[in-house]
Amino acid sequence: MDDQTRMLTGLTGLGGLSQPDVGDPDSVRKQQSLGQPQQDIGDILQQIMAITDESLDEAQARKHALNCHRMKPALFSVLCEIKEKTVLSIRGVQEEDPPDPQIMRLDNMLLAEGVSGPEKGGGSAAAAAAAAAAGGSPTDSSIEHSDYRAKLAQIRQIYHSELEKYEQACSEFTNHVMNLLREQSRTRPISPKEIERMVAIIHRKFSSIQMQLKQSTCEAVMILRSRFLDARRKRRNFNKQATEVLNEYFYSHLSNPYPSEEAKEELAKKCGITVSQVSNWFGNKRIRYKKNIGKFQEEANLYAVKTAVDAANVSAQASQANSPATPNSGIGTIRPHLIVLLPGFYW
DNA sequence: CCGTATGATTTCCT
DNA sequence: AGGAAATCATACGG
Repeated sequence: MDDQTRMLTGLTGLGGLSQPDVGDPDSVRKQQSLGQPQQDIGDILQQIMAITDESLDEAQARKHALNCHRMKPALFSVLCEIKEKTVLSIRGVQEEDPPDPQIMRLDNMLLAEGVSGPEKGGGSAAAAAAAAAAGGSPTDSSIEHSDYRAKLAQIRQIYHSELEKYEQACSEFTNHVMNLLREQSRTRPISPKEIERMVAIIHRKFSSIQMQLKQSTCEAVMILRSRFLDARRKRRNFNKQATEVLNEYFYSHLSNPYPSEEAKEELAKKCGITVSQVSNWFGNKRIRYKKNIGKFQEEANLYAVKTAVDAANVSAQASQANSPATPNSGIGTIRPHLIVLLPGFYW
């Protein structure tokens, strides 16, 4: 501030201005450079300095007088210029920083996860990508899948409403400060550039809030995602009916338990599971059966009976279309010696 | 709580 | 790419 006061006091010795067009800052500068006396400015400054020593009423009156003074705009423009050259220019250098890399990172992630960006499409695409990354087929539409999407939509909604609130608050505050500064610029020298800078400062402060919002949204998505992936990894036993269908196929194709793609699809549909789950099941079953045939003997016999009974029922129904027999009613009638013992495996 | 069953994943092979 | 084998991680029953 020392420089500024020195510059200001330096002005006092320049003498008064007689030209009427003092509203133009350029003319002021011209006159200064020409070394013309500017007594008026000196007077005004004296008066300003003296204001603090005066009573409130006097000060108010003088302030008003100063406000109306024909020299005021010129003086303010000079003061603003000085301010620009001193304090503000020092700060101004590091102000023009590029967009925060962390915010950019968060933005990219939110976009990739489908939280920000276009509406529905992004979300489902991200979910599909997550599913694909987890090894599932993208065509699988499981319950977890829709669950994930629903949760993501929820996060999305919260994020957008919060962001909207934030933007509203930010612009409200900015407007408020801008109005305040504009108001104040009548009584103290404030350049438009300074207001601009203040707005930038406010925005920077608000962007840290925005970052917090984005960060916590990202965290929420990550948690949801890990839970989603965990859910896929978490094992849920297939229901009885599904294992029954799979076992039936396995033991009735024991000589070649390798269902074709079509057969897998059919089984998947019947069991309410995915094709890859069918593949997993057959992979597991084959290896475990082969490892310990003895352990599966009982099960094998059971399903051999089952298929035999079913076959019998089918043929019975075919020959007697109006037979009242239920599919399982024949089990008790099967004689033990009819149980087909297992064929060996050749695979 | 422990042992076994079982669905999923990983690694290697063809 | 699809399968075998090993392994992981959880479910489930006693």
